[in-house]
Amino acid sequence: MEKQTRSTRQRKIILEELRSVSSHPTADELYVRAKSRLPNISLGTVYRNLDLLVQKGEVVCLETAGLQRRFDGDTTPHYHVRCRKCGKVQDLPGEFRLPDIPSAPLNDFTVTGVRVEFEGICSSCAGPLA
Amino acid sequence: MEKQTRSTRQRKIILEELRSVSSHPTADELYVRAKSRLPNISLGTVYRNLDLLVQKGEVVCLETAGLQRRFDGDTTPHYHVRCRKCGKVQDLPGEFRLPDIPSAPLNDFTVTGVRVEFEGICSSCAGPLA
DNA sequence: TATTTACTACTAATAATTCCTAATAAGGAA
DNA sequence: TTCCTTATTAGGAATTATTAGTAGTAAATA
Repeated sequence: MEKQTRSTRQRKIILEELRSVSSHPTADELYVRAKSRLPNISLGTVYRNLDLLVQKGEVVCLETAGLQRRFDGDTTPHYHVRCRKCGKVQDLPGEFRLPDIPSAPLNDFTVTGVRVEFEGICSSCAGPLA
Repeated sequence: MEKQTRSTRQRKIILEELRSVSSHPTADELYVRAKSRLPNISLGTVYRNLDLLVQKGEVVCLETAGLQRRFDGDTTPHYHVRCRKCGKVQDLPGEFRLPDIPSAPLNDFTVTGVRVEFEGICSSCAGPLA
């Protein structure tokens, strides 16, 4: 059966702090914020709870998969799919629409481009007949 | 004036190796490949040259800016812009089209989603009047 | 060929994240 | 309430990916 999830003070505070800002903070930034309310909280706890909250769908992680950079020698325009499990990246054939790029500055930003990355499951990670 | 770029054996081999595969390798994978042809090449050289090749537009780096994860407590669908210089992330207001998600499996992959991230320059990095 | 300095190999340092372990504390049962 | 089970924690050490520092090497131009 599923491992139960307990409601802890740390987890509650991390979520509250994340929801109270619109700055899309890093784990470290959240650690500092949480620490101001719970001085003994540790960075590992912040990481673990963020992972857990992402899994439960209560929080979104902005980064595309791997923390490891990948390079492509093919500079012609095309898209990529990244396997959610193993991180493998493959080119995607065919034509897809790019999102519109806003021409006027929005909020604080002048937008200059878009990055699009598809995500999926590769056949080896999908497993046989699954 | 601009610093000139010399043509080195290392750089040539790194580029050749990258162009000879379609696996979107990491710096480390390229290091191993290059090392098989140039046993004394160092990992730092691979990193430096990849950066340089990306700058010159001969190579593409798949990863979005920061290697640091950012989190968002707002799980309703919306887009983000990331500043190319400082890495700051902001929500983007308004409606934008999402790229189509291919419904049939492509190559090796079953595609399940897309990640879209706009990139731009924030006002503080753009500088006054620039 | 000589000279300049971009570039290299090597090593040490940093940054972001994960792992490890004994101690703590949710939350259900008695 | 008190006890028990075990998910979760704090704290620190370990990993992983990347960047910096440095003395020596080698492109490219004169």
